[in-house]
Amino acid sequence: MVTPVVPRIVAGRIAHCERCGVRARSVCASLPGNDLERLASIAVVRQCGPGEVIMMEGEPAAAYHNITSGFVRLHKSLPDGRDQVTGFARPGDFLGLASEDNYGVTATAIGAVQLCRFPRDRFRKLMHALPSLEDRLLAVASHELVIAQERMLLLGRKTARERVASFLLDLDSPCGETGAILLPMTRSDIADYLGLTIETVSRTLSAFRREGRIDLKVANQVQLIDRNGLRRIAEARA
Amino acid sequence: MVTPVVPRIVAGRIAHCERCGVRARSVCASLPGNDLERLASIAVVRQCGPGEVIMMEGEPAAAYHNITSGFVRLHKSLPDGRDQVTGFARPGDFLGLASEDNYGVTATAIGAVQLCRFPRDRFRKLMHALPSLEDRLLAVASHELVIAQERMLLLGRKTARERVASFLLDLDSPCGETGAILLPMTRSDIADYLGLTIETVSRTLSAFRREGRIDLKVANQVQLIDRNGLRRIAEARA
DNA sequence: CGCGCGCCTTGATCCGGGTCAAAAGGCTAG
DNA sequence: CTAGCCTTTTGACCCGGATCAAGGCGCGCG
Repeated sequence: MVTPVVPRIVAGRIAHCERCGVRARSVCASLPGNDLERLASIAVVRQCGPGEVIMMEGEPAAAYHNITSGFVRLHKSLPDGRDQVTGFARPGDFLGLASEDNYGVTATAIGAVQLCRFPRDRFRKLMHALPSLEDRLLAVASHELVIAQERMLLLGRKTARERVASFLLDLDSPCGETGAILLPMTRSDIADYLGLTIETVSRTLSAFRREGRIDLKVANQVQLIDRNGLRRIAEARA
Repeated sequence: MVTPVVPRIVAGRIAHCERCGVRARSVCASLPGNDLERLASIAVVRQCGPGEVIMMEGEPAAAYHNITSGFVRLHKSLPDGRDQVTGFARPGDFLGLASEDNYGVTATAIGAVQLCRFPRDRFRKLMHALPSLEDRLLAVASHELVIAQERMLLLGRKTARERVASFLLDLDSPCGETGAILLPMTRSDIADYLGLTIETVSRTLSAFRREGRIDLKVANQVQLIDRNGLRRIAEARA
C-alpha cells in the first residue's frame, strides 16, 4: 500500500493542503516553499481503502503522515471491544504527534484516504534541520493539547445533550459551507467519539430536531437552525 | 507574588528538577548545563499559597512555568460549577504547553508551591535559540498527548471501578517509595479527575479495601496489595 | 422490481453512578 | 479535653443513559 513516487508529485500533494486555508492542525500550512520541497523529498504517497488501519496503537512509531484526502478516525480500544474515538482527522491534518516510541492511538481510514508518509528517522532529521517545521509541529501539538483538554471536560462532565450540541458546533465552525454539515462518520463513530451509545446519539439528534434546533434531511447531513440555543446547551448556560 | 532573583539561585532551582530523575514531563531534565543556565537567566521565582491560581483558563498566556516544589491541579470548569481536572503536576513538570494565545486550563496550587516563571516572549526567543530546548518541549508535548488520549478512553468508556483502579496504578508507577502511596489531593480532586463524584470514589476505594486489594491507613495514604487484580480491573480484562 | 443487508430510529426496561442525607473521623483553637 | 468545622464514609433513593428488542429506511444487487 506504500508507493514511492517522485518528489515533485508529492510536493504538489502537500502544497494542496494549503488550499483549504491555514488550518490549526496542519503542519504544512504556512511553511516556506523550500521547506515544503524538502519535506516532499522524503515523502511517499500511501493509499488506504475504507476501514484500513493506517497506524496501530502500541506498534513502533515508524512514520508520520499527512492526510491529502479523505477522513481518518483516531481511536483507542479496551480488550472487551469498548472503543473511544479520540479524534477525527481531515485533509491537511498531521498524524503521529501523539506517539512516543510507539503509536498512542490507532488511525483507521473512513472511506478512501490518501496520505503522505514520512519515515520517522528521516522526518526527525529534517525537523532538526528546518526550524520552521519544528516550530509548526510544536504549535500543532499545543493546539491538540488544548483540544484534548476540552474533550476531557466533555467526556468527564457533560450530559448527552451537551455533548451532542458541542459536537455539532465543533463541526460547524471549521469549514462552513452550504449551511448543512456533512457527517462523514457513522453514528457509531460519533457515539464512540462522545462516549455515548448510538441509540443515545440518535435519540438526542431527534430531540434537537423536534425542538426545532436542527434539521436532519438525511442521516449524515445536518442543518443547524438554532445555533444560539445549541451554544447555550453545549456550554451548560441553561 | 513574582519575585525577581539573581540567575544563579534560579539555576539551582531548575537544576534541582533533575534530581528527581529524568521525568517524561520535565523539560529541564536532560538539558545541557549551559542551556539550563540560559533558561535560568530569564526566570523569576514565584511562590504560591494553597488554592492560589497560577494561571487562569482563557487569560492571555503570558508565561510558562516550571514547578520547583509542591503539587498543582490543572482543570477546566463549566459555568454551573462542574469541574474537570485534566491533570496533576509535580515538581519538575512544565506548565503552559497546552496553550495557544490564551491558557487552555486553569492551574491551582495544592498546598504551597514554588515555581520558575518564564515570560512568554523571552522563553520563545530562547527556545528558537536552543534546539535542545525546543526538542525537549516537543517531546513533552507528545508525551502529554499520549497521556491525554489515555484519559479520554478512561473518561469516555471506563466504569467507576476501572477508573479508580487505573488512578491508583498511575500513581504507583512514577515514583515508588515506601510502598504506600501518598495522595496530595482531596477526594474532590480525585473525583473531578476521574469524572466521578466524591461519594463514588470513596465507595469504590472502600470496596477495594473490602476485597483485600488495597489498604487505607489514613484517607490520603493508600497501600496497594493486589496490584495484579487492580491491573486486571483497570484494563477491563475481567 | 423486489429482496436482503446495513445503518438508523424508536420503544421498553434496567442499572451504575448521581443525589440527598446523615454519621464518623480528624484537626485546630481555645 | 472539648467544641466546631471540614473531609470522608456510609446509606437510601432516583434518574440519565445503557441495554435489549423491534421496526423503518436507503441502497446495491440479482
